[in-house]
Amino acid sequence: MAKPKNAISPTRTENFPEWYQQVVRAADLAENSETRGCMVIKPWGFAIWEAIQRDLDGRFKATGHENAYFPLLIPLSYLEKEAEHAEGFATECAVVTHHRLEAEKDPETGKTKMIPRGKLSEPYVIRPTSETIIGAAFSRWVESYRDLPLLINQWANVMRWEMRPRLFLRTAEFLWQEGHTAHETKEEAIEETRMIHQLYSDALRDLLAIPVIMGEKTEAERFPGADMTLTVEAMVQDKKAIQAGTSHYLGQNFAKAQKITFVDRDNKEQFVHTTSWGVSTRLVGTLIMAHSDDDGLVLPPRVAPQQIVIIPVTPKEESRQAIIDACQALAQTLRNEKTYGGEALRVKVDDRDLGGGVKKWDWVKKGVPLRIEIGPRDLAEQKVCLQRRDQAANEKSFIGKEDFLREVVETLDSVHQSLLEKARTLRDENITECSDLSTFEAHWSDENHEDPGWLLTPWGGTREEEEELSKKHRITVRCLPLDQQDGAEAPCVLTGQPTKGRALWGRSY
RNA sequence: CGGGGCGUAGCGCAGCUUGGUAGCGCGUUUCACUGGGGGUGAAGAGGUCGCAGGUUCGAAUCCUGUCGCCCCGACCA
Repeated sequence: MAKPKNAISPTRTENFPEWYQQVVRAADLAENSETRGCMVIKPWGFAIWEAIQRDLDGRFKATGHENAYFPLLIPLSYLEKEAEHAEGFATECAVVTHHRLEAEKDPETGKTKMIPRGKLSEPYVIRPTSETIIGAAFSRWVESYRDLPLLINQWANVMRWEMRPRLFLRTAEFLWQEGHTAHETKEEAIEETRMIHQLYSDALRDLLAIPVIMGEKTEAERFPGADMTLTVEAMVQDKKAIQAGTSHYLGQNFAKAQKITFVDRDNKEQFVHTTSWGVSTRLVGTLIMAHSDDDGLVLPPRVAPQQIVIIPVTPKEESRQAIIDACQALAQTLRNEKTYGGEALRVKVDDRDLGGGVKKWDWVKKGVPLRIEIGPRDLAEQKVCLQRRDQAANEKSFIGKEDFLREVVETLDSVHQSLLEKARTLRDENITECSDLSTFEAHWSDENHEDPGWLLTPWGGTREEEEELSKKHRITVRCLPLDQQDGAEAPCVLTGQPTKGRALWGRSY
């Protein structure tokens, strides 16, 4: 019985959201849990997150930040301190109201039920983000300008009671890092915000092979409580936008709300300027949608839990052990002698007693960048059969083992580069410049485009005008691209007033 | 939270209209055969049909409630 052509059904063009879920399942990344909106991240998925963590953590530390940890539960009153912030998160907070359970037997059914008792005088909110509780700590920690800048990062989980959860992309609980810093001056805080913005962009490119548009959010799209929000926007294969990371300049809003003050060089009391910034497990979802194909997950080598899987092909019993030994030896050589992205190569020999085809497709679906097969003929000829995940599943090349060893790091890098290029091409082909309103409006109708991509327009409209357009066409201003704001004046797509501003519009996750 | 769809074995589904305590495909287990490939055969395991009530002699099937999932929308990392 011939198997279907693709390992994943439906395909991307048939049904993108369903395809996404099937990829997650086929690659064994995560599953829905009994807890509403929360996922169980399985080892293969968590290893990807760990790789992202390792890389980013190194970058944060290299730029002077230190890790710390703050409480999961935030006193309700803290959230009330910054009005805009409080309002922004109010609708999605999980609240802890009791601190004890009492067993109670139902007289009718005889079943034991646990009843919440011990009501708290002040409820706690499970952190949706930690500005307030970290701000409270900062207000104790900062006294003098000598204490600044204060550069803190936290790796943690947060909870936002989202209406519509989807694995990795939007779950009620998610893992992330949140940087929180305090500075003497506005300039210094903005510089920090920009530096992290660039750090995220670099990391997405070098680690995840995802090209991003760097831009600023409009007031309507800004983080609640921020004066400026910078974003890295990625385009995935259905041409929707996804905010992959953000960096906020919070001005003195939180400093004033929480009395984070210091005595400056002139012996005057001043409010600090704060920033916050984060990326989350949403990056894993972004990664899946950016690169994967109709045979399953496709992983850039830097984040692949295994970068190379070696499959022994053992058709004859008498050569079986020799082949397995050769595979193990090759794996050991790779691990000992080769590094990629500053880490030893991650190589696995799949010696499970299964049919070769089963094993091959397993690793295809899991997105392993390079598959190596070694059979009796290859062993005799000192060759390996090389298959790349960025190429079709049936494509293979036979190369000398020594050549393979010499070129393996380059080959991995070429997989990374080809994924990056492909993503960049998709993105660039789906950003269209648009300067007149009728074209703009027609663009978003379903008859014209199922996956409309993004439009770049001259923009000088107000917040109200932006929100009206957004609502009408189910789009948002993804960002004001940083490298597009200093060009020639052109008439705003809506008002016709001359403007240098440019806005990028699209549908988003 | 609004609109639509859906919860039956790990996954995908049939059965429900016309109530009589479950079936198919894939997967899985064991054995044999096979062996550059997601193969073949045989035997087997696995479900109180999301949960709680109700109607009934009898409920996967009818009624009520509830929880959850998926898609679209509003909200958002």
